[in-house]
Amino acid sequence: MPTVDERGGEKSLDVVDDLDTRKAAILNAVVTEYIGSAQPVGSQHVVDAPGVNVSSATVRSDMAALERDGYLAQPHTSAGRIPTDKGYRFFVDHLTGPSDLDSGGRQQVRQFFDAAHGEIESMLERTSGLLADLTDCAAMVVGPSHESAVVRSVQLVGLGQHVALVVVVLSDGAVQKHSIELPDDVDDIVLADASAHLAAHALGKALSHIDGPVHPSGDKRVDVTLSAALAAMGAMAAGDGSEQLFVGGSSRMAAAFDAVDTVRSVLTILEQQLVVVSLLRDIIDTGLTVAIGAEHGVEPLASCAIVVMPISVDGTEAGTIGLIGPTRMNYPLALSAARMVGDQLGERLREATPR
Amino acid sequence: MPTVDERGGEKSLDVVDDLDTRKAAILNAVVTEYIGSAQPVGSQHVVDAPGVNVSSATVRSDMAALERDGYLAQPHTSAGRIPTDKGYRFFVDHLTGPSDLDSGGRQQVRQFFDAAHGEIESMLERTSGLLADLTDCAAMVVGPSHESAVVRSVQLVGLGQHVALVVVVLSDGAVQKHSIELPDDVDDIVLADASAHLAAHALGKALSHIDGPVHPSGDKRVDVTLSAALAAMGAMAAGDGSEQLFVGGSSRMAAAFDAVDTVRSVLTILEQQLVVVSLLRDIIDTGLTVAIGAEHGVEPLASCAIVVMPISVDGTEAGTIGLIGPTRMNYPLALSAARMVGDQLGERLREATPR
DNA sequence: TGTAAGCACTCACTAGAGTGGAGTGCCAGA
DNA sequence: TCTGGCACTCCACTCTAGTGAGTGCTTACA
Repeated sequence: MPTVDERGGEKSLDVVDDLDTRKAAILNAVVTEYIGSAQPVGSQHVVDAPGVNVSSATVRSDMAALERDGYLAQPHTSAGRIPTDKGYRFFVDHLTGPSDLDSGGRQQVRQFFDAAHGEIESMLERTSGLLADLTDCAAMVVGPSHESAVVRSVQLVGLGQHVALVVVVLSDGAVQKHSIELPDDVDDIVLADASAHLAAHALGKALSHIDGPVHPSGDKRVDVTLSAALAAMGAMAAGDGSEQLFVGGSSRMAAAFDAVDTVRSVLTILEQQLVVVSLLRDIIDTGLTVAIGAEHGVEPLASCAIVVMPISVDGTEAGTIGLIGPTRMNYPLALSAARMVGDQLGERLREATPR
Repeated sequence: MPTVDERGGEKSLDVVDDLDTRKAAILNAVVTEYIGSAQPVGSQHVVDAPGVNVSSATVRSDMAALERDGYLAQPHTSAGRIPTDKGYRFFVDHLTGPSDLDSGGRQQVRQFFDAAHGEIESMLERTSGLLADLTDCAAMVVGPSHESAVVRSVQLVGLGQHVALVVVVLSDGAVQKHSIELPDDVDDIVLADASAHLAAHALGKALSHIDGPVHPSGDKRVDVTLSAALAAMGAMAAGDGSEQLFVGGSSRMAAAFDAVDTVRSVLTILEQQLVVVSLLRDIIDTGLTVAIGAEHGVEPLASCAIVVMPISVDGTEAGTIGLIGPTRMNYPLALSAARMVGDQLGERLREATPR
């Protein structure tokens, strides 16, 4: 029923691949209807769909053919048809042209980004909520990686007798910190001295390229402090080199699947930052925008579809948007929402990123 | 069945309030059994429980009395009994003495904190996962508030032509940042100058106490920068003054309730940081350790119980642990896990906090 | 007075039979 | 190649016992 689908469908009915025009139209109708109702779709429900100007008997025979070819499946004899993963794949690849969000959604996105303020992290966090609202999926937002950022400032801040904090500001505005332990005899003057040496050594370099030994300063206490600080920066490069992940709307998974087990395993996955980030990475690397069912290879998510959308800033990738939902999710909506939010977010990041 | 419960039960059977010893024993048995099975408990299942040395007929008459008094309820005639919120309340207040985690759990906690490393934030995050593992509940960990921390370092770091970052290090090791816009004519020298003025003005003060005007520096560009930075620090005090929240194991809510709606609304609540933090705050302020059912006043959580445990460092409150699950959660386990993890976490925070 | 034993009763749960309807596949004819 | 008709399938629903776990009540006893 959403106009988006029909437009997408009609528009691209002439773009067929393996299927003749009418079969494609029937598949389109079945997928669209099933996405809305979650009920098997019978031949009668399809006859009125655009592009299908034949009787239900003819639709039936086409459906039987579509089932033979693996696009549709039947839960049992005398039930309607349900799209298979292959069916969704064809739908996504050939039947949903690039479409825009409906005007309500567009306005919501615009309002959001007009009102957006504050630091990047909190904006990304709230963006995940926005995406979840728009699509009724769980949304993932991966922040920009700091790989290409260089150190703009390093500072050692004494916190107590034996503890100091290494505070690094990167050129992209990210701040990283790491505490280090200090021997007894290190005072503020030594810290300042070490800070200066550290700055001279690290400024302008990427975190991961700060390796080499520093010139001995002549003061052993400074050298000890320096090496601790360098180790801390190594830890930053290794540990927090991984991107930040923000997950929003995971509550929507509760109603998305009928099996409680599925809900649980999806939520469990969403709790694992590393898994999610590398999952999105993998999907992008295989060149996909949508991973349906088993395509992403993560077994517990076999009944899920995942939409990914890289965020690009001036042509370079600066994060990722992900949406996860049941395979019968509203692909046109999800794709258009991800695209629009991704564009806006990229815009915002470009503005916020110095250079 | 868990030994914890029985110990707790037996131990405190003599501590009765409103109920005679046997009724308390029966209530204890019903709650314990129901927590394990989630099935209504019949009189026959209770006769073998410790402290109940009477026939099922007698148990029945006691159960009827317990129902009259509001401790038990019957889903329907000819079904067993289920504890009411009041029943759980009595169980928690009188029937579960302070108990320890079982040895497996103790070891898990010890191993966790032995291996714990890294910055406080990531430790709190992982602690929420540990708690969820131990208790099979969703776990919330609220980090220390920065209210009493004072500014240990302020620095202005230029990021681009018109953008600078105000980086504040607090005495408790927290780092806060906020970006500010700068007029055209501000260069690194002006920034350094403003940095120095800012430091002189703010060092040693709490973020929320940095209000007054700064002495004019004589350079208008410095003054403009300064006032922008001060505004940013005001924003930090206001915005991030709220504590950090880490939620772990929310996937466990999926299987905790039979109604999908309940699952969804609980997850929705858990996504709202502000709500969760103030909920835990409220419960602590009313002097409770466990809030059962409607006691916390949040309607969507009416079928939940919440365990809270303040984390104290040297006598002052430095965060909160929270556990949320169905009202039929394993209270002795949850309480002992929260207590032990809270103690260990307090210990760790004390070590990590300078002074 | 408190406890135990017996007994009738209640009611969710299950299985099986019957029914309606949505859906199919197939076939003959246009 | 498409259509209308027809027989068939099988889920979903309803209805009907039958079962069993559980109750409350009443009576008997220490």
